[in-house]
Amino acid sequence: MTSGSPMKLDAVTKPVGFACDDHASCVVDGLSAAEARCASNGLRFTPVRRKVLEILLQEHRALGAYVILDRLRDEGFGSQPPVAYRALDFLVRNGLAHKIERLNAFIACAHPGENHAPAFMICRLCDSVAEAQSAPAQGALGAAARATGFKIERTVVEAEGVCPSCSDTAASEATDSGSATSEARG
Amino acid sequence: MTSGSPMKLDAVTKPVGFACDDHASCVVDGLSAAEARCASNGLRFTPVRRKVLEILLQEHRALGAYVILDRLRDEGFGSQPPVAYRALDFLVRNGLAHKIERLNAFIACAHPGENHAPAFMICRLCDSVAEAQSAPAQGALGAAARATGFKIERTVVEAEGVCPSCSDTAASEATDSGSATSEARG
DNA sequence: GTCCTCCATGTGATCTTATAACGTTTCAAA
DNA sequence: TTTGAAACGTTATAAGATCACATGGAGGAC
Repeated sequence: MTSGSPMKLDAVTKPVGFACDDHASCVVDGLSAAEARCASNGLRFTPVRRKVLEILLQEHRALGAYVILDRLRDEGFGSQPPVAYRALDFLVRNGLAHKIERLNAFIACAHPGENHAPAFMICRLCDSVAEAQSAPAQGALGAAARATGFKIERTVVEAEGVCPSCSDTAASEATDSGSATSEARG
Repeated sequence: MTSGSPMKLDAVTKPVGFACDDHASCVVDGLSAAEARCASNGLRFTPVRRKVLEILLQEHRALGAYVILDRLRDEGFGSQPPVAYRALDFLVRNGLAHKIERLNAFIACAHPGENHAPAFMICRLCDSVAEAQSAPAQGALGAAARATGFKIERTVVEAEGVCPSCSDTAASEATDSGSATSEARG
């Protein structure tokens, strides 16, 4: 994750997660966006909720509720499951975080404030998760829904595969065929 | 589910699940398709596996592993979790069943034999689930994947909403405004 | 046929994920 | 300052999933 790619996509359509340029700003920006959002919507952005969001923002991957709970305990917050689940529920309800169903884990929203149908790309090698926009109602699923009369309220779109970084690693390892020039991967 | 709709869509693209015309045939056809598939692929379609698929085929909704396990016990099979999970794993690996991630539950595949990227429509009122085809790589998700260099290997596409049957019920209840003419829903 | 191996099954234990229930605290509006 | 809703802390337990190890049966090698 020592990227330096000059590529810069439009903020709205940019898939966020793989290769972020300035990770510190992810956390700071994410927290202030959340703060603003809660203030303008009359929501209480309490210490636990803030801390959980901060924990999520610190990684571009999904964290299980019990991992979050451990970190909360380390920070002096309550250490029982409902503490984490309630905060996560708040964040998810208000569009500040998402649940990755495939992993039973949670990730900070990369586009807070925008009304969106998120889609996720999950790397099965390094566990990183990137968020993109989806438009499931416009594709085959939408057609099927219209054909049957099903009313879509919410969609889960998650792709599992290999992220560009791991893909490069795998490719160079295959080339080197055994000699380990590239960095190790957990 | 007292359908009589004459609508008949192409077998391949037809979303299966809501309003099936002949439910007995779902089970029979599903089992024989599975049998044929296993025979031709050298897979062992053992009694437990067959029974689990039969249990799944009996409903157009997703069943939790422990519900399946209960039914297995009733039929004289082993009653420990691995019994159900192993059979489910076999069915999922071989395309005879799918896991609905959103529900942590399982459903029989409606298009066995076809190589497909399934999409599901989940009714939040009656829990019925219909399977349709998706083409996630052709939409916004595919574009995002190509843009970032992510290699999609598998996709989860699940829509949550209201099925046509429940939609009708809700509409007529709203019209009747309190008087209960339509059938009750558990 | 006998042995042997692989795969499937049975079972107990354990781990992970998630929620119910209930009392206490906080906060802001009346 | 009262009061009511929302948030929090904690205990207990439900629900989902896997580990580890012993047993059993089908099919190939000999």
